[in-house]
Amino acid sequence: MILKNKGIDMSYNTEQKKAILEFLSKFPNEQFNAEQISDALSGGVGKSTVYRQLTSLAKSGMVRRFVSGSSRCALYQALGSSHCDSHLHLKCESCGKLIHMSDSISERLVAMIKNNSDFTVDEGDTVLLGKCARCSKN
Amino acid sequence: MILKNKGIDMSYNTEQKKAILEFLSKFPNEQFNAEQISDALSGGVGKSTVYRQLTSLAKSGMVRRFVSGSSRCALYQALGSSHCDSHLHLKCESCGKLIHMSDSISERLVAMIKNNSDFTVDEGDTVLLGKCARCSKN
DNA sequence: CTAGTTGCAAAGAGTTTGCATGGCG
DNA sequence: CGCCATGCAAACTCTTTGCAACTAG
Repeated sequence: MILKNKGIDMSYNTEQKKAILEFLSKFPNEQFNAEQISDALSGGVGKSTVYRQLTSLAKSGMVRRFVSGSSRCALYQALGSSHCDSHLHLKCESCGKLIHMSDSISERLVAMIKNNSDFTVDEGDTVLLGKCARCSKN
Repeated sequence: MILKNKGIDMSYNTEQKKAILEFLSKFPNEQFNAEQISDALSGGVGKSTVYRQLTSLAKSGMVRRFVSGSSRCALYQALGSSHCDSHLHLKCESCGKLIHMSDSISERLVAMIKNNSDFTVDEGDTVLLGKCARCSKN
């Protein structure tokens, strides 16, 4: 996959690419590994294609790649068209749900860390782990 | 490796285990993969042993395991004897340095997130990514 | 002694790559 | 049409496991 211009997706719009993106978008709060995606697609999209598309989609920011701690495999989740670089994310370790924090609170947290530790948090990369409200009750 | 009591390390104190821990402790701000550790130890400790010890050391909290984004391999870093469950960590994506936040500021950040998003951050697992003061200047 | 530990080699899981074929623009 | 994408299988990388020999307590 080659991007001829910085940040602009110049790739072909193949059936497989559309199928992968459509599938992930149907479950915006869940994540899947490459095999699950490959199997879920009717007709079945080859695993190598899934891996290649996922890599390029992650690069262009349409999909987020998680390298979960225990499992050895990467998980992918659709990010929609939102500007996820401007806020932090919370991920529930129980149910896997990804929560988008509001821009304003993220900003305050990042500023606080900057002041106290002289460290610039990357809002696009960072994912805070813990338990969501629902899972905390159980 | 079996821990007979919760959190108490009942394992043998073998030469290999001591060597691995000693090596990692010599570089408290750097991380290494299993192969690097195996090679670095004089005489050479078998890779399976390194993996097994690293797993158990991570479980008992003496070492932290990082699953870096790009590389496929896990990285390990000594944590000293500190109580790293009570504060968040910052990791510089440029130089790899791991910074321990103070307990008090961590507490405030966690409380803020709890209030705003009803999400309970796990301080032991979460690592915020970004750039340290030194790397920001470059 | 006896159970945990080691090291080798082989097995495994997940991901990447080479190459001929197929499809988008 | 030309170039990129696809799919298969083979190659790769990192990690785990089986097993016999070894060692800490």
